[in-house]
Amino acid sequence: MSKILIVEDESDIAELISLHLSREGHEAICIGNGLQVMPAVLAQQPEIIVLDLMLPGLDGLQIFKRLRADTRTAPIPVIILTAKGQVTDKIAGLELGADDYLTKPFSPRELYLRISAVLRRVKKVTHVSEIQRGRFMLDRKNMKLFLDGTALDLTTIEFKLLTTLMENDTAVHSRADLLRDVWGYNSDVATRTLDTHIKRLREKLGAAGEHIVTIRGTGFQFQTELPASQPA
Amino acid sequence: MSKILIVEDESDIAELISLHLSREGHEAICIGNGLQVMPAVLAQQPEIIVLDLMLPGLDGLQIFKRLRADTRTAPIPVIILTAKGQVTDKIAGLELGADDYLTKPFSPRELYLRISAVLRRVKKVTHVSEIQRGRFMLDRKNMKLFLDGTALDLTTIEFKLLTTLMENDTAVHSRADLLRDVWGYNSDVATRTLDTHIKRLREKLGAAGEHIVTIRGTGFQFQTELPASQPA
DNA sequence: AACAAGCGTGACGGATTCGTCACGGTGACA
DNA sequence: TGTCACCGTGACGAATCCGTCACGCTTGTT
Repeated sequence: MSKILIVEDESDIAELISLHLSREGHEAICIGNGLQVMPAVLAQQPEIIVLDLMLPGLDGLQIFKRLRADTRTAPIPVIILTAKGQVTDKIAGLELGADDYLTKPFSPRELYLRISAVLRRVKKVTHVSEIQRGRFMLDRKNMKLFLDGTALDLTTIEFKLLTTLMENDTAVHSRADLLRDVWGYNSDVATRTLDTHIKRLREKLGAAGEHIVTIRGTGFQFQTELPASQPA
Repeated sequence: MSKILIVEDESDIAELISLHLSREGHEAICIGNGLQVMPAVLAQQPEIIVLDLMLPGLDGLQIFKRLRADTRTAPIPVIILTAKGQVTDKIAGLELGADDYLTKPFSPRELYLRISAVLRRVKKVTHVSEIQRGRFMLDRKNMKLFLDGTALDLTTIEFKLLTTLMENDTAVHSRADLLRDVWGYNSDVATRTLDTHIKRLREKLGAAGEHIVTIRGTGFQFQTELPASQPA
């Protein structure tokens, strides 16, 4: 369904990934030479890039910076691959804005899931500055929430959390997904922190807090329409 | 250039406004009856609504709430008119998300300026989640700024301030405009506060802080390209 | 009914953020 | 050159925000 560019010099890994992705319905393009990345990206216009940092010759980090520096390639989401234990300090300096990253060894399944998550996130969000869901209307531009027409002030995290939940109102968001989407992949906040923010959100929403539903054992979900609850 | 709906029962005022606006190249449509507002809006699809709160019969505030409650009309910016000294408590409860408001008496010129400001703000922003200006790339979605490809964390106010400045890089933003755009029309922060935030922004930007230029006696401006400064 | 795992909640400290003020510097203009 | 309005800056206190923890409740399972 989506065109994915894989930059990876170890051909067996590249093939494994490619195979797995095409089996899931994606179109995978592999290149092993770092120097070909920019031309390939411009020519192929992939929807997402999987970039191994450990490349012979050109440093993967340099490639990444170049991708971000060019207006044409900057918006393309990138998932970064690194060998385990490799250059943690580099990664630390990698606030650069990768959309996710994965340490080797990893299962192709895991990579596929990450790719799906990133694609879902990016596709839904781009070019929509307002989200309307029943009584809720999110105004990204002003970071405000309108509930039944009245404005509510949310903090940065609360807003991001609610936005993430509302973007896919049908979907159930796992705790891990929410932590990654709201706090970023490299953060390490406690799972209880998420609960606290969910609670604060519900508080601010008042009775409408019921639209945020707990899916026990999994995570949370935003429901536009409440099931008619029978009064006690 | 833009279609503007004016809801005002005093016909002389409505005419005055209408005349002035059409002279500036806008198309003004006047209605005096509150009940006609919703149908008129749906039929005419104005780009902006000027709404007098003091209407016979239906309360202007109710109209406003209805406009915001309906998905089709909620995104349309509204400028609210009130008589001086009128119902300050109502206005206080009016966090509702009007885009600006004006107390009578006001000059048509003033209204025109406000309308222009709102239109400029809204038009530029809608449907653009990323702004690229030279070395700067603003990522609204994640509230991040990329300078030469490296991410910088900004606070909410800093981000909004920079966004406002960057949206119109050619324009000079007056202090009043910035205060209104960033803090909202009903806030009353000191003008020195703006300076402080400008300073903090420049600090975070480092040498690139020079892109924020002071226009003495007026305000500030974002310049994508720096004039080649001759070394001392 | 008993248990364990998952979740909600209140409280707390630390960190960040924000607005304001006083003061000093700087440019414009006579 | 002197004056004045305007702007930059550092410091400070207050408010907010955020992450964590301990504890208790709920839910589902045996």
